[in-house]
Amino acid sequence: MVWHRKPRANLRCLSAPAVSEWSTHARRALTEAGHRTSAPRDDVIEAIDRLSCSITARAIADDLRERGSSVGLASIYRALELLDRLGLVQRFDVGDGGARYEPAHASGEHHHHMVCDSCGKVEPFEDDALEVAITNLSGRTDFAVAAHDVTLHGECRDCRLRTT
Amino acid sequence: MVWHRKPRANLRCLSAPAVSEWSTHARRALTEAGHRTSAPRDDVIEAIDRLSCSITARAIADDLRERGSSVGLASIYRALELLDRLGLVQRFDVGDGGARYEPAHASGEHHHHMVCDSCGKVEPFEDDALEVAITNLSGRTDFAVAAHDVTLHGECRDCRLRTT
DNA sequence: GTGAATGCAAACTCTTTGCATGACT
DNA sequence: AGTCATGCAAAGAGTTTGCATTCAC
Repeated sequence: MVWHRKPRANLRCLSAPAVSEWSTHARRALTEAGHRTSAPRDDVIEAIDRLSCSITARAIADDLRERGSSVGLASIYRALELLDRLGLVQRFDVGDGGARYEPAHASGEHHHHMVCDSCGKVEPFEDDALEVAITNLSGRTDFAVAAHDVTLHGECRDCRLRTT
Repeated sequence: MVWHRKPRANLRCLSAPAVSEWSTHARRALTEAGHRTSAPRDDVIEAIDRLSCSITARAIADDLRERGSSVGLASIYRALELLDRLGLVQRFDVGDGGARYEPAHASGEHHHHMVCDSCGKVEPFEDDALEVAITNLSGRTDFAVAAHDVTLHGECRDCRLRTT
């Protein structure tokens, strides 16, 4: 079947693997918020830490299944919802009809994404000027801005060369 | 039912009604691209022009039904896909599980959105510094950037006052 | 022991598609 | 006349929920 929504790339996001203290941080935050510990949820947390960028619910399920720990999809979604509610993951969309997540690092460090509309590849990028512009403008509005995301759409280098 | 995805606001986006030459422009572009004229598709185009900001497929259907011209959902989606393919609308997501569209004005003028995560309200904003930052960074990458969108998440003024 | 978390399956929303019918050019 | 576009209904993908069971505290 063909989505008119963009194709889904099952590529790992290429960002440098961050400090990776995230999973520890996340588990502690859950406990402090009064949630119980459980193997399935811990597994989800570690999968998120491992995959690290632009993660789909299905990617987590696949990752866990490969490793012999298969957690039900429903539990994955419930874990993601909880983590999102506690600000431990950031949810965003790249326009392919599915939600994407990534660990929200306590440092505040984060990146944004470029999506190739031909092949579906998602690549991270960072830009200080962009962050500054967003911070400034956030200060000037009625909204209490808690998060932001920026998506660039276009054609990646490979697709451009292939097409031309 | 309750989405953990954000609630959907059926609010009109509050942007100033643009030049509104858009529908004319869009129809001409369709013809020039070799597409036939049809009442249903023209109706969709006028609905988009009328609603003008952060439009869902369902909003178009509702708008048309109220006006006595009910176009099948499938045709609405097909029209939106075509318009998107021709660059006549811009598609984006605010994280509630459905795609949003708005007319892409030939002038290149556009705005971005702030989403209230409490009530689902979507408000447009513009910021030149942000556009400049994005233009600069687009020039520095491998990607041929064709479009971009920025979403700010947070709490709107009304919700903030209500909660406090 | 009590309540939270899980897993399965069913339900739901949004979107896409197959196919027969109707409408432009 | 020959396609292109429509509409309906059915199929698909992603996500959420009900409920019985299991597990952590």
